[in-house]
Amino acid sequence: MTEPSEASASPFGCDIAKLLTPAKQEQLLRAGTQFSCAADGTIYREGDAAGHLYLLDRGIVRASRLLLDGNRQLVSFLWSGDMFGLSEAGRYVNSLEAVCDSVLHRIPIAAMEAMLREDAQLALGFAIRAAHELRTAQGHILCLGQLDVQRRVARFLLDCTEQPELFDRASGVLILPMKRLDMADYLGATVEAVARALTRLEREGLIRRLTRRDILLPDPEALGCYAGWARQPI
Amino acid sequence: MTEPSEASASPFGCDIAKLLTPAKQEQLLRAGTQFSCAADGTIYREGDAAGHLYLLDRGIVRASRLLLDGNRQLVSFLWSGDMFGLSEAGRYVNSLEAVCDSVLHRIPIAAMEAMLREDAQLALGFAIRAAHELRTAQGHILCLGQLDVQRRVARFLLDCTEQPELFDRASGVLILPMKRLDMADYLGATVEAVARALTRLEREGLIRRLTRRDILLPDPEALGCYAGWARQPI
DNA sequence: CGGGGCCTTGAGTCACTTCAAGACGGGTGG
DNA sequence: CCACCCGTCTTGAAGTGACTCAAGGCCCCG
Repeated sequence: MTEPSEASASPFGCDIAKLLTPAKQEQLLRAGTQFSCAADGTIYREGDAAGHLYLLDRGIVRASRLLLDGNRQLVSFLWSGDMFGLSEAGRYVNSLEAVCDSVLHRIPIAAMEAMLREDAQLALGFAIRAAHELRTAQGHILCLGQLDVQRRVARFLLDCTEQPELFDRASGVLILPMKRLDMADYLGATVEAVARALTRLEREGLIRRLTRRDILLPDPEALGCYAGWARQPI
Repeated sequence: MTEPSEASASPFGCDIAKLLTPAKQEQLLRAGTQFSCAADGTIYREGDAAGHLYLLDRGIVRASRLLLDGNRQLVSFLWSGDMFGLSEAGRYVNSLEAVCDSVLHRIPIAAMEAMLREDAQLALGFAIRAAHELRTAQGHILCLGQLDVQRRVARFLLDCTEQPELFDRASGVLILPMKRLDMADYLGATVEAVARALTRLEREGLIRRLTRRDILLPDPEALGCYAGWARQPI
């Protein structure tokens, strides 16, 4: 995590997610209203008329698309500081639900537009944020397209370690805030396959389940190596 | 394809890919230099120092990432008018190669930055483009996570029909410009699985292979219904 | 014509899914 | 405080779709 101040100097090349300056964040927050959402509460549904952009102040949110037969794909998890409200032709493209009790800000799209149109800095921040989301989505594509379920789970655990509120680097303990079904739908697998993957990872000594939600990663390095993932290519 | 003029009024909600105004496009082109790339030629590699942004004037380009074991995932195809050059910490995150002979523009990132910093309209256009890419990537995620190979191939054919230079709506003939291996790596499958999927789609009357690359879609509607985001036929 | 990619097909194997049952664990009410 | 209960998670067994390996066919190009 580097300083946002000059990170934004490099469009489509920032290291970080949260890069609007504090002043811009302040400006956004003033333009909107705060509200909270209980676990499993719906923020909006795929197909609803899009009226707001959202900032997640605290909590975790899942973005999903439903299939005709009721199958669901989670396209992303959103963490504190993330922004969402992606729409097309005036309708939201994903359904958004809280994974746990969460606090959010909602900004009317019209107000947002006005600010973006006259503020290059803000608009650039948006572009960089979107580019960051895009990189994440591409990582997800790589995961779904090339890895077996056991490796997908390994990668997912590592992704979760990026969230400071979930992972204690000192102890190596990761708290999984979501149900197995959410993990499964995110990873394009079944809950059974996820459970079996965790069992095998544990048998191979790469993780240890303290409780169902608390997982010890004795050696994240080894786990990353197992997942066959080079964050920085050679 | 609607007019770009007011489509950009709706950030994160545009219908279209190509939305910088002609004036902006002109400005970008003047800032860069044109070059061409032969089929299967490399434009840049994952991990290279990122120095330029690219505009694809004519042709088709594939963006891919490699795993440690040498497996490849195509994260997207880029068509005429698309922009690319996604980087992180000063390094490109994907490898870009031409699928067929292509003509491109290359703009130094420094020049691009300068323009973005002082031009809200341009920066907003960037944000919207990135949001469009993001929606596409999420569709890809849905495809990889939930559909069997036969349906993935069906969806892919339909995606290709969006490109006017590939699909003749009147005759229903689609020209596939890429090899089976590219399709397979894009769809997270093997060439064999793709070949079998095409064979089954043909047996079911949803497509007809005129040659290996030219495919007749007698009823795109029916194909869409088949691929419609459902794992099991309804 | 002949060679070499590229594509398709076949047979066997394996990973994941499906279906079914049991184990855990947090929350509630007695 | 305990017992129960229900949602969640894990495990087992059987079925299946996709992968691997191997061979053959197509077609462009020399």
